[in-house]
Amino acid sequence: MVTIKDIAKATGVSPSTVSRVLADNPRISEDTKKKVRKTMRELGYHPNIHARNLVAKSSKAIGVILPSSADKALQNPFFPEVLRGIGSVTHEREYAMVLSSAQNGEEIMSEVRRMVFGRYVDGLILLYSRINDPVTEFLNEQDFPYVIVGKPYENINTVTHVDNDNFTAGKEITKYLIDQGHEYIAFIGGSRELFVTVDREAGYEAALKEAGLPNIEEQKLHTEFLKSGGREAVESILALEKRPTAIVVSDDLISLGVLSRLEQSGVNVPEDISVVSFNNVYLSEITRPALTTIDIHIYELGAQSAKALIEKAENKSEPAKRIIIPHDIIYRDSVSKRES
Amino acid sequence: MVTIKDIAKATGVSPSTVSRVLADNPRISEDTKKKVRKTMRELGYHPNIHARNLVAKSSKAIGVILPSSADKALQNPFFPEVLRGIGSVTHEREYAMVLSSAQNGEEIMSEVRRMVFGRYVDGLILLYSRINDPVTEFLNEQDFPYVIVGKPYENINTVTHVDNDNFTAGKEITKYLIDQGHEYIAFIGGSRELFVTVDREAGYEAALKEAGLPNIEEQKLHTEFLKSGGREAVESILALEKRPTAIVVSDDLISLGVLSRLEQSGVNVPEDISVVSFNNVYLSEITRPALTTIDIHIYELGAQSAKALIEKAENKSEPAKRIIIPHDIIYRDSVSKRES
DNA sequence: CTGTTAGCGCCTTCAA
DNA sequence: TTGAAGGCGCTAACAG
Repeated sequence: MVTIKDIAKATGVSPSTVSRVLADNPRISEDTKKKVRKTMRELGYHPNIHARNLVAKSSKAIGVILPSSADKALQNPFFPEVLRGIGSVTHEREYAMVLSSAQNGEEIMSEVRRMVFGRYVDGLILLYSRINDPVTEFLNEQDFPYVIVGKPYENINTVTHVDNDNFTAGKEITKYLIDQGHEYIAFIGGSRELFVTVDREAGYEAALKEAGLPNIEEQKLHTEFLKSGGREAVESILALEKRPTAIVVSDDLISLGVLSRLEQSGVNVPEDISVVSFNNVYLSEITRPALTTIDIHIYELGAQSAKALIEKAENKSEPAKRIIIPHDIIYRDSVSKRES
Repeated sequence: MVTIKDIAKATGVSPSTVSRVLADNPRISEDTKKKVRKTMRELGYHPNIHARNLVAKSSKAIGVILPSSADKALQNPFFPEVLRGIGSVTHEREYAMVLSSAQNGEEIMSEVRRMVFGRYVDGLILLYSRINDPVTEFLNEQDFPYVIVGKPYENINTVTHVDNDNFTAGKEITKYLIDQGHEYIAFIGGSRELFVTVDREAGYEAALKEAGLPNIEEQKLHTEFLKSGGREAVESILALEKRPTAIVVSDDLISLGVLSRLEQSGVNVPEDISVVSFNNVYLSEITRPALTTIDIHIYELGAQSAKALIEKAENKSEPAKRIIIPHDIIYRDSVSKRES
C-alpha cells in the first residue's frame, strides 16, 4: 500500500507537505503541489480512509435505518426510491451510505449502538417513526445527529424531519373525487399507528366535511400493508348497504390488492367504483386501470433528508428543520365522473 | 470520548491489557478481565472502529454495487430482497453493509475506486454482470475480493458467484405447462443481454424440444423490464395466427404488465391463456390471478453471496466457488389444464 | 499473566 | 513555504 510517506520520499519533500497537498492547502506552492500530485499518480496513491477518519473523528458516512419489520416493509418500492434519493446526495458529497442490516427491534438497537459509539457514521436517517422508540431516545441522549423521514412522534420541533403535507394531500385527492360527483367515498388505510395513515385520513375527513358529506365510520377501514392488504377491507366495503362509488387508499401497494379484489368481485374500476391512492410508485402505472395517485416525490424525500443530515453532522449547531416536500396529483384512469 | 487508556488508568492496568480483554485473550486472568469490563461499563467505553481498522488493515464492511441503471432496476423487488439476505449475514458477523450510491457507469466506477483504494470495504458484491465490465476488470487487476450474484460473463471458473440454475428452472416450468396439455407456449423475456433471460429461455426451448414441440421464433419476445414491460410483447403474441395457450414470462415484474395487458384484451387467465414466471416476488401473490412462478429464493442468493464474500475477504486463498441456489415451483392460479 | 514499546497512515501544531 | 514532532485509538511483538 502506497502511503503518504512513500510519496514524500519519492518527491523529496516531507510527509506533512504531502498531507497539505491532499488538503489543497493554499500555503503550499503550486510548484510542489504539481510535483507531489504527479508522483501520487505515478505510484497510485490513495488516502487511507481509516487513518483519516481516526484523526478527523468523523467518517464521512451516514447510516440509514429501515423500519424493524424490514422483511415486509422493504418490499414497498417506497424504500428503494428513498435510498436512491439519499444516494444521490451522499455520492455527490462523497459520503458513504451504510445500510442497517438489522431485522428486528433489538438488532436495530445494537446496530445503532455500534454505528454511533464506534463512530461508524456521522449521522443517521430513520426511515420510520415510532412511539416510544428506543432508538430516537438513545440518539437524543447521545446528542447524535439524525433526521427522520416522516413525522416524528415526539419533539416535533426539535428533530429535523422531511415529510409531505399528508393532510392536505388527503384533502386534495378527496376533494378531487367530490368534484367528480362522488358522494359516498370510502377510505382504506394502513395501520392507524402510522402518522401517514392518520394524516391522510384526517385530510380525507376534512374534505368530506367541507363538502357537507357525512363521515361514516363504516366507510373507513384499516389493513395490513402487504399481502392480502386491502382485500378484506374491500369485502367490508362491498358489503355496505350504501355502497361507496369511490375509495381513497392510503398507499399504492394497498391499492394493488384493492384493485385485484374489486376485479374478482366483478366490480369495474372506474365505472362502478373509482380508486385513488398515494405515493406514485412505479406500480401505479402498470395496474389496470392505471392509478390516479398522489405523487409524494419519494426520491426528493430521500435527497432532502440526506442533505439536511449532512449539514447537521458537519455543523452541530445547525437548527432543527421541518422540510415539507410538495406533492401533486397524477391523473390516470382509475377515476370516473359521476352525474348526480 | 472514552478510550482504552482511560479504562487502563481507571482500572490500574496497562492499555495493552485492556486491548487484550477486548479481544478476550485467554492469557488474561478472569479476574482482571472482570475488573476491566466493569470499568468499561461504568465509563461507557466503546472501541473506536477507525483506530481498529487502521491497524487491522480491514474495515469489517462489505460494499454492494447495484446495476448502473439503478433508477429503474432498484424498483424490482428483487433488490430489496437480496439486500435483506446480505444484511442477515453481515449483521450476524458484525460487518457493515455499504451501499453504492452511484447512478451511472462512471459514478459506479469512481465509487468502486474510493471503496477499494480507501480500504473502505473488505469486499464487494456485484448485483449485476455485464460484458466488458470495467468494474470487474478493475477488481481483477487489484486482486480485490468480490462475488457476483448471477452468472459472470467472463472467467466463470475463477470468480465466485451465486446463481440459480436458470436453465433447469426454465425447463421445469415449461415442462409443467406441457404436462398440463399446453402445446403452443410463448416466451416473454427481458433483454437478451442478460444471462438470466438467455438461460431461462434456453431451458424453455429444451423443454419444448424434449416434448417434440416446435420452437417457433415468433413465439419468443423480448421486452424492457419495467413500465410498459411486456405489454407490446403481449400484443404481438395475441396477433399470432396460431395463438399460444400459455406464456412463460422471465420475471414476475414483467408478468404484471403481461397480465394487465391480457385483461385489457379480454383474454382470461388462466382459462384462455396460462401464465407462469420467475422469482416469486411478493407481487406474484397479489396479482389476479395469483401467479404460478418459480421461487428462486432471492434472500438466500443474498445471504450466500455475503457469506462467500466474507470468507474470501478473510482468507484470500479461499478458492473461487460457484454456488447454485435451488429453486422450486410455487403453484398458484395462473395455469389451467388443457385437454388435448 | 501483564507492561513497554513501536507503529498503523494521516493531520496539525510549532518552528524555522 | 516547508519540516519535525507528536498524537488520534488501537494492536502486536517483545520482554519480563
